[in-house]
This record gives sequence, C-alpha cells and structure tokens, in this order.
Amino acid sequence: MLQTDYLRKHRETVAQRLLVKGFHRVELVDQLLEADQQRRHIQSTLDETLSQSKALAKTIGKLMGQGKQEEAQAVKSQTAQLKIKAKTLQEQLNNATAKQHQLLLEIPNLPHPDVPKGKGEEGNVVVKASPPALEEKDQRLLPHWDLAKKYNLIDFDLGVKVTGAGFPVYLNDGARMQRAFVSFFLDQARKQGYQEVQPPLLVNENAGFGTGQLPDKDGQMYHVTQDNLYLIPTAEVPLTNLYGNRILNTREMPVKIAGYTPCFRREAGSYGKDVRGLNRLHQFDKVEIVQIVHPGESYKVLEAMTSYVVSLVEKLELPYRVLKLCGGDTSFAAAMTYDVEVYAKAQKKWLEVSSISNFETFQATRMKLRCKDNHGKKILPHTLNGSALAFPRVMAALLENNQREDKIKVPRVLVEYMGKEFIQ
RNA sequence: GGAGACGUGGCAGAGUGGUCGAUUGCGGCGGUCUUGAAAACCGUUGAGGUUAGUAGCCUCCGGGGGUUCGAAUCCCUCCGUCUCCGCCA
Repeated sequence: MLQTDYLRKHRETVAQRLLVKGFHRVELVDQLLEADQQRRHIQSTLDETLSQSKALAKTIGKLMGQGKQEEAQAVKSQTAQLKIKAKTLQEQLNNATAKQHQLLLEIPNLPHPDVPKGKGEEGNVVVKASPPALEEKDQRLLPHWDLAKKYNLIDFDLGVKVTGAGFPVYLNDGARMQRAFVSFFLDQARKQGYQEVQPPLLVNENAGFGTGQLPDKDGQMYHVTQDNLYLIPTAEVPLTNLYGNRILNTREMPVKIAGYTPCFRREAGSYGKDVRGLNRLHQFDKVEIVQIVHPGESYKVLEAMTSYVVSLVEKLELPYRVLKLCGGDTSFAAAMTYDVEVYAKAQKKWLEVSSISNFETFQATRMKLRCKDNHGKKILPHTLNGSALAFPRVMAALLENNQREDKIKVPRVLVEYMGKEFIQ
C-alpha cells in the first residue's frame, strides 16, 4: 500500500513508474486523491462540530453538578442539531475513508527506478550466472519424473488418488531428501543469523491483506470458507505478519527470521504449462527467509539475501543464473525482485528456485508496522523476503543433473543429511 | 461442544455515567548525587487524524454497533483470553 501523502506530492512520477509495471489505470490515483481531499475536508468539519458538542456537554455536566437543572435543560436543547450534523458527517467520513482505502489496496507498489522496463520473461535481465557447464555428450538423460519412477522416489499417481494432480507423494529416498532439505536449509539460515520460526499454515484474512496477497491474488489461495482462513501460499504471509501492528525498537532491528513450511497454491489458469513432474505443484515445501530493516539498508540487504541464496545453489553444485525481473514480471507488492534459477539438464530448462524481493514500505504500511530511526522518530521499515529454497525444483534439477547409469549422486553437502552418497 | 469469568497505555493494575487519554507501580528516557556504578531523589514517557507545526482541534480503554446532552463505565454483537465439564493428538 502506498502512502497517500506521497501520491499527492508526486502524482506524475507515480503514474510513470506504475507504467513500468504495466499498470495503466492511473485514474485510480486521481480518484484516490479526490477521495482523500474529500475525506480531509469532512474530517475538519466533523472535528469542529464535535468540539462544539463536547463543550456543551461539559457545560451541562457543570450545571448539573451545581444543581442548576433548568439551565442545564436549556443547554441540552442546543445539542440536538449538532448531534444530527455530527452523525451525518461521521457517515460521510466513513464512506470517504473506506473508498480511499479500497482504492489504495488496488494500486500496486512502485517499481524501483533501476527495474528494467518489460512485459514478461523476455524483459528480465541476467545479472549473474555460474560458469556454463560442459555439454554432455550422452543425450540419454532422463527427466526427473522418469528418474523418480525408476528409483521409486515419488509417486504422482498416488497423489492423484488421495488428492488430485499437483500433490505428489514422496517415497523412500525421495521423502528422505525432502527431510534433508528442511534440515540443510534451516541449518544454513541459522548460520547466517536467521532466527528459526515455525509459523501456522493457515492465516486469516487480515494477514492476507498485510503482505498483499489479498485482494490481488484472492483466487490463487485455498480458502477454508467455514472458518474464513487461507492456506498459506508461502511462509512469507505468516512470518512477515508476525510483526504487524507493532513499533519495533532499535534493539529489535534488523529482524531476520527463517521458517520451513509447506505452501499451497491453486495455480488457477496455469494448467498445461510446464506442469510436468515437480515443475509446478499445488503443494510444495520451502524454507523462506524474511528481513525487516531500516529503509536506508534495504537494497544492500536485498543484494546480501540474493548472494546468500546463490551460495546455497553453489553448495548444491547446481548451474544457476540470477535474473533481475523487469517491471512486468515484478509482483504487485514488490519494488524489486531477483529470481534465482537452476538448470535442469534433461529437460533443458531453467527452473526458478527462489524469488527475492524488496517490498520497501508497501507491506509495512498495510500491516501498520513501524520502527524508530536514530532520532527516535517513528518511520516505516522495509520488508524483504526470499525462498531459500523451494524444494521441488531443486530436487528436479539434482535428480536430472546428478544421474549416472544406475544411480544418482547425492551432492556432498547433503550426504550427512541423507546418510548416503548415492541413490540407487 | 456446554457453563462461567474477563479483555484498560511496553508490562502490572485502579477506575462502574460527567471536567478521564485515564490514579498508581514497574520498565524506558533525561537530570541531581557519585571517581564510576547502584540506591535515593526530581522530571519526563501511548497511538492515529488534521496542520508548515513537539500550536490548537478531533479520535482511540479488544473490534463493530446502540442508549445518552455526555460512556473506559450501561445495552447488543463479534473476536480473543482464562477456569470448570465433555471430547481428543
């Protein structure tokens, strides 16, 4: 959520930067400013009315205290009109405020000035990549779904039986590898100073609004209507909202937390595209890292978080590249995002295993999260998060890239967690 | 699920219709004293809106609504917490 004050002062810049994101409904900004102006006008009229009414009430109180009943009664008769006026104004104020708030929720975050223009994938910029791997001469590489079957690691059909497509069942070393990921990624995060947190997997509506999934991505989350709760699409939602409605003091900053959770996504509208095997699922596991920092540090932190994610794929010995997302691909709530992709040799595809974003004050505003600056003044901190990492695509790439004739090599860093060097 | 109690400022805890945004204690911050610290003493210390404003005005005692000239205080409703019973990993 942007701040109205900023919109008022920088309307033109705002309109231009929204265009970078492909957001053309600039009229929303104008409507918002109009609603805001109305609101402020009503507010001051109401304040004045209440002030008069309050003064009269005090007078009555005094007169009653002195036992001057008749005089009190006389003053009472003056209050009726003010009362009606105040009620009308209050209603108007509520309407204007609600309208302003609703418009505010529909306007996406502004992209950082360094975010490249572009509509989709083709506009993203590769900013870093591992040295290109030598082309394998052996072209008989199996895609991970075949390997999963060959070594009995994942059963997709069983998942269909009990739930539906996109809910795989991990078996044997497949299940064990999932567990290895949980431990490995959380151990790594802890070494980086992240506090380990295990959050709820269902969140309320308010949390959904706080991080920006609602109302924008309503249809992408599983909604438990009976209790009006949502299954989390990412740990970002419960983790970041942990700090909602707070004023963090200097000692609590920066906040660095990490959590492992399953994630649930309806993926409505994405059927048929890259959905084979583990590439796109309705339920998957992920370790998420979140930071809440002072505004001046957030872009430095975004780089640091990205480097950390890169260090993970390097430790897993996976070929990777880092993309700076263009405006069109940057999400509703984000100001800047890096994607980290790994290369899956058999599919010959880049798979996104992490997305690291700086939301600046967008989420903080929505969540009413604040901190203090050096002078003790209340300011809005910046929030950031990133996957570190999403399991299924890491597993897909590991299986495909590390396959041998009759086994799959476990990367060195995972051997202690897997308890073996090869999957056979 | 049934019955009851309760929800006040960072925390604890007063306040049951009138000048209460709220007594007090702890904590925090500033100061006096001290070589330094502690103790003691003095002062200060919630949030939001409007505004050029640390001026004024308005709002906020779990959320929402109502009664009243006036509500933290009364009524309704929702949410949450606690206790007892039932059920249960």
